[in-house]
Amino acid sequence: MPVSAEGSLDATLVALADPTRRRVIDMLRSRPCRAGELVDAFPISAPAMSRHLRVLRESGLIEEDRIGGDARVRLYRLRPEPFTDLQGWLDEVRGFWAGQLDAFKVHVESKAGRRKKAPAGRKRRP
Amino acid sequence: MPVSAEGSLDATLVALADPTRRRVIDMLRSRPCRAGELVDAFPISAPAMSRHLRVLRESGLIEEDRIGGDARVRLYRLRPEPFTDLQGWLDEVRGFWAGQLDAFKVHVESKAGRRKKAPAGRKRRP
DNA sequence: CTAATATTTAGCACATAGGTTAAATATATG
DNA sequence: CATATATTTAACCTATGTGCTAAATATTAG
Repeated sequence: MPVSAEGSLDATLVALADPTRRRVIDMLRSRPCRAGELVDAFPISAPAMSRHLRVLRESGLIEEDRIGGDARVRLYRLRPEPFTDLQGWLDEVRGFWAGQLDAFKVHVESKAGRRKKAPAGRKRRP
Repeated sequence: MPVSAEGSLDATLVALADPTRRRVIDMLRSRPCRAGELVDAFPISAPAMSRHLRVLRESGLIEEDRIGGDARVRLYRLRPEPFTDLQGWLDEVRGFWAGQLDAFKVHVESKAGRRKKAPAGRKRRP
């Protein structure tokens, strides 16, 4: 069973989970790049980069353009949709803490004044 | 301008790249859960779940609480920080299209007189 | 103390991700 | 046409992630 359904949140996150692929995305942020440019910018072989680009393409994070004078070159650019979808998921998950806020306030208030020691606490209020 | 600062973001995305772990996160969105509850909710063994929880814990996405009457149970809950960090990275990347917008508008305007149908809008990908 | 419960660790199997080199494909150029 | 260039596909290797079962650890209950 293929674990990466196309265009899905899963495919997006799998693609983004690789640091090389994230760096590729960072490069494409400034301008579309040819495959060769990307190969030169990383310490990996052309086939390795080609496969990273394929993963990114199949996840919808980038698209390949062949327009241009030289038909040998592939120009890669970012596509917004998967980022938007991920944003949506993140918003949903983070909405959790909006709901938590009330409960948290009640919790804090109920414990107000009882704090003696703070063992590596990561809560607010320093 | 390095955007893909390694470390925490990497661990976060690796953790989120697994569908089981994302479903765990979805479950923890409603309330903190014991490890056993999570095991019961998934078609995997307790050790398998334990390792997913470890990955999530080490990435900072969840934390383990042992408070409660029974010291055998571990209660897991979400932590906001990694989500916030991911949000930050996403915002940075998505800022790309804000910049693209101007260029796009210029592009559209430059072609404005040449269009016969399809008034302003809808690019490729039908 | 012994048994039961909750969870993790250990050890093993297997699929797959990511790297490499060699070959294939497609196109430009002399 | 022959050769160089740009990129991908093929074949292979190794490391690691995920799943399982069995055992270990910790704690509660009888």
